[in-house]
Amino acid sequence: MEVITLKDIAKALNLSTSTVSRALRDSYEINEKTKKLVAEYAKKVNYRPNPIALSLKDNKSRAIGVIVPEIANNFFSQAINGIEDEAYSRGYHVVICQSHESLEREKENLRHLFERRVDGILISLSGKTKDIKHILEYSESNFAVVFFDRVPESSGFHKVVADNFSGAFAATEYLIQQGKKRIAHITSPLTLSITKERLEGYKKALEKHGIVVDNELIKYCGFDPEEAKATINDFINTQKPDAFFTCSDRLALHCYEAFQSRKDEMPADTPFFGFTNLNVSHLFSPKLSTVVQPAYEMGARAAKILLDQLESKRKVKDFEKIVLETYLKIS
Amino acid sequence: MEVITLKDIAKALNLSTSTVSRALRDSYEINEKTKKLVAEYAKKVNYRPNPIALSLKDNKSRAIGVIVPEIANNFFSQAINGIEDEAYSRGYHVVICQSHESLEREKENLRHLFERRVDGILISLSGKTKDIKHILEYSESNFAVVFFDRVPESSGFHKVVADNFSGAFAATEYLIQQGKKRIAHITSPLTLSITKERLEGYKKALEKHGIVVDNELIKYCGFDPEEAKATINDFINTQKPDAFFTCSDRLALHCYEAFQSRKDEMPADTPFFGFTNLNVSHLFSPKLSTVVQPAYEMGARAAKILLDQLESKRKVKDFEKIVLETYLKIS
DNA sequence: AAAAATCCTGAAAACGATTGCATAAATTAA
DNA sequence: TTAATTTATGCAATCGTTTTCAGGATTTTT
Repeated sequence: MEVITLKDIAKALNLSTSTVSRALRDSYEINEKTKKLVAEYAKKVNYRPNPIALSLKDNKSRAIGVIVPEIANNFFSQAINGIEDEAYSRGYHVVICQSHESLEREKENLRHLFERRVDGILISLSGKTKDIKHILEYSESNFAVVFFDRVPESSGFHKVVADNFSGAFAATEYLIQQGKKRIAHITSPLTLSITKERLEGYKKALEKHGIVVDNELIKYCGFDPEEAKATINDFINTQKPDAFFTCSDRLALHCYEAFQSRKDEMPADTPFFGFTNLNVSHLFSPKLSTVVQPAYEMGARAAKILLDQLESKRKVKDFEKIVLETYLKIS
Repeated sequence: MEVITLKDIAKALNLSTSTVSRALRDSYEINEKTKKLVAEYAKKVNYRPNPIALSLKDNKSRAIGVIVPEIANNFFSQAINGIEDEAYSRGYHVVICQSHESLEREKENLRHLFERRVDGILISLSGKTKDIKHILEYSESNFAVVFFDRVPESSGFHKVVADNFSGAFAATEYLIQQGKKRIAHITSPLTLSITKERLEGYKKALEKHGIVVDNELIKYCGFDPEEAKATINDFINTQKPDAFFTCSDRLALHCYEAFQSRKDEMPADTPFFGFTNLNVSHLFSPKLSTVVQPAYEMGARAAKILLDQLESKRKVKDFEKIVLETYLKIS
């Protein structure tokens, strides 16, 4: 694959590079005959502008960056598909980075993307990210950032999230309608916004149906499998809930696994609900029902907002927060 | 985040950009005092060389590209983790692209990566890729390419694959040892190298145990869920095998799903084996046992070969084919 | 026929970094 | 004292592209 530059074309046609450049961009200054000549030759030799030279010149790249905790997660890989479809259809490329739930990696990703002059980024925060100072450094100097899924509390950013409250509410209500009264709620650390919203949904559903919220049935749990296992075991040993509702995509599998390993000690109809996009949950036994987030759409919407912002002339001052509906997948 | 260039440093210290550049690269030509001065100032203002300018100058990027059919697949996301760890530890970045099993997308990915001057690529071919003409175009002009998992027949490339024969052999033998005699083999199209190798493992295991190969028990199947369903149904309706062995990561789930939906019509102890890195297979019921490929290691090894090649002076002439062991995950 | 307007085209600078070459200043040798 | 050598630094070209400015050639207006 030979690389052709403007200079090569100029030399071959006995023109200057400036003329060739202008001809290819269909400048009014160039003679029609010259334009045609250049266009045909460029096509023949399969000329493609060097994107690196353009990036250097324009200080942008027609590429956007994505930072997610991990790609080995259906939710995020579906979101990435949404992002890619939106971006590609508008002529942008997508650079994917994984933070692996590490703040350090997240910072490195950010720096890398910024240095590589991506035009903006989409980010779902790592589990270890407590504040967004490292992001503000960039966003303050006019670097476009859109958050999705795991978003910061701070205002002043575009955000795309799922309706966590309603999702949790619907799942809890479903369990109540199945006749369950002691529904265990296992969720992520309270520092995350998603945790609070989901917890609120859970509580409101109980209240609506006249069930007193029992704080013993609510446990916060980190992303470590052992911790999840201990949490579930503790529930089974002491509180004996009649249903489980795990409110974190990462947690769902760990908890479910511990739950399954002790299924013989529980009534066969003990339902287990997760808040996850795991796409094989219906194949599990006992059943794993889930609250599903519109991951693809979240990615696509977030990308759309970012690209709209990039392509708009004026600086955005009113930030959007898009809230997308979840739905239940009952297995 | 303010962007500092060599020029800024030069201006601030009243030096020329060349002196600053040389001082930062610790050139012997520069006075120690000047070096220290420059180093300290650069550190203070957090100077970082513009990678785009370097790419333009050097025609390389210290980044490698990865093309996989899709990232929403445990095998590939694990492989990518291996690739990233190897690459990052050696100071390279990784650009991930998905072909979505489309030859067109694969070509676009290739062109994009090449234009962006990645120093080389790692690729697992799309399901629609029948030949590698599009790849030869690039590799022939000295663009480093290493294949992994789905590799072409052609020699003249570095390749990293799993020992498909042994994996299939071991799985088949295991089923035989469980007393199964009519083992259905559902596999991908015969055009893929993995198909042939796995089929061979299946046959040899039967032969070793004195079981005649019954061609009625072997079916080739594409990646369409409906096709998988039809294949399984057909087996259950007519051949009534006493075990299933699906030999393609993509196929496993589709086939298993069809199998599960009819489990009541089959003996409860009908085993189902897949050739997949699905990491939740042990949670399924009926059991889904699998042949697992060392995905992380495949990625890491492939990346190592690519980077070694990039960093070696001389052109490689003897191409390696690394074959990694698989293992059985019995559920 | 001279002046003005129009039409094309090219030279050069810019983006940020590296590097071969030139050179001024300081030191040493003759 | 002059020439040769060393030391430390700067100039300018390069990578590929876009774009401002300038100017030559042609045509139109007076």
